[in-house]
Amino acid sequence: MAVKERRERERADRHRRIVAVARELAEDQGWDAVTTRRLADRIEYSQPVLYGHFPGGKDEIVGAVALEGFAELAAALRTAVDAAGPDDAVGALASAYLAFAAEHPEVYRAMFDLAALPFGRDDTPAPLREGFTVVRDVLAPAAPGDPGHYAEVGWATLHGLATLARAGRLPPEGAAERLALAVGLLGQDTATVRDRQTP
Amino acid sequence: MAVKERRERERADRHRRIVAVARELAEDQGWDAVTTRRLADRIEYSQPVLYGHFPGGKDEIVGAVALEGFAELAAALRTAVDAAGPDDAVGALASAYLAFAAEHPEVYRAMFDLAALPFGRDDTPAPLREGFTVVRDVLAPAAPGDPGHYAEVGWATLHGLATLARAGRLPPEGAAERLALAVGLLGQDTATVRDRQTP
DNA sequence: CTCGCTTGTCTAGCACTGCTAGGATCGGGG
DNA sequence: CCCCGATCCTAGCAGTGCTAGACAAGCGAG
Repeated sequence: MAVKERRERERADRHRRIVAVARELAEDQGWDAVTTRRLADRIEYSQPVLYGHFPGGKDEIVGAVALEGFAELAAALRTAVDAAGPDDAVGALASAYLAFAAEHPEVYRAMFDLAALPFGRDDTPAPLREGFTVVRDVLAPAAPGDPGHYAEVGWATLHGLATLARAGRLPPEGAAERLALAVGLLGQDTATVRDRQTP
Repeated sequence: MAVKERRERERADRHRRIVAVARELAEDQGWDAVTTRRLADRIEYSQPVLYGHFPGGKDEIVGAVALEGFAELAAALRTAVDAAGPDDAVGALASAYLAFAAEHPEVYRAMFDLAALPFGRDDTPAPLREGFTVVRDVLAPAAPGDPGHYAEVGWATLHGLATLARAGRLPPEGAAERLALAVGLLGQDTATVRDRQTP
């Protein structure tokens, strides 16, 4: 019965559409504008349909957007790092991270402020691990101690810069210098090593 | 007319009471539990009274709690730094910062996630500047570039660690090591300078 | 001392939120 | 062809922030 398959396909489409509409609405009107009624309106179904797809309700929907965001962030970091030489990998990583946060502020907000994603657990989805992995791999050569912990600190620095900037608590004109300073700090050991080798 | 003064005094008392109750409610039930109705209930007045004190409504009330938080944070940082020797000032600062965030998670949330405080403007309240000043003064000796920008990066690192930890995205058992790594990074120039002098 | 008026406060209600129980409707299988 | 199950919608609940208008209390003037 191909009917069942079609139904399944239509259902999956609608599922994606809900997430896409939620994201779109959030990106150009803020998350406050993302209400179940408006969402239902835009997908041209009634509210209860949303709960058929996301039993967890609105929270689960922003969670889905957040998950999407993590996948994109990880991909962005990966390509930025790959495109850069080994010398400025840290710089490429940091600048790609801050660029993502600046360009998708609402998605970033979903990822870190709104969604309660299952982090640090056995069933943690792959996209959630992937971004951290990139950070760890890039920072590992510079790590004075455990690379995992060092990556956490590095991530925290970038996350802090991103959120404080978005909240308007860091003057925009200093962004470049802050980036340079952060890169200098995080990639320092590499520099030290290089300095020791060159003379 | 002592009557007017009494009125004024009672009004000021009630003002403080609103902020105190909001904070108390937030600290032990989370900000979602802080509703104008519940707030009115606890201060034993009706809802409109709240708007007499805070025309901006709920947002202004969480702003008041946030402001209080900034004052306390600045004080905590100051005393921690003063109590420490010049060698571990950075360590004292960082550990006091993270301790404050961990001990008052909801207030911290008000300060950085909920309230829209007037930062970086001419009329920025003193408590909002003070904390940053402490951070800048402590980190200045280690700053490779502009102390202001360096302090922003330092603040961002601490803020990132605090928020990621609160969101459960950093394993609690690594807190000490992360703190050590962060202090090592931020205070590094001091160490370098000292190392150069001692041998 | 009494009257009017300002000041303060409350009741009741609006428009909105997330979420759900119940009934209607549509389409495939027997 | 008819029935039955899946699918979807209408309508409603309890709660939110906020406010207009009624009401009472207390002050100053006459």
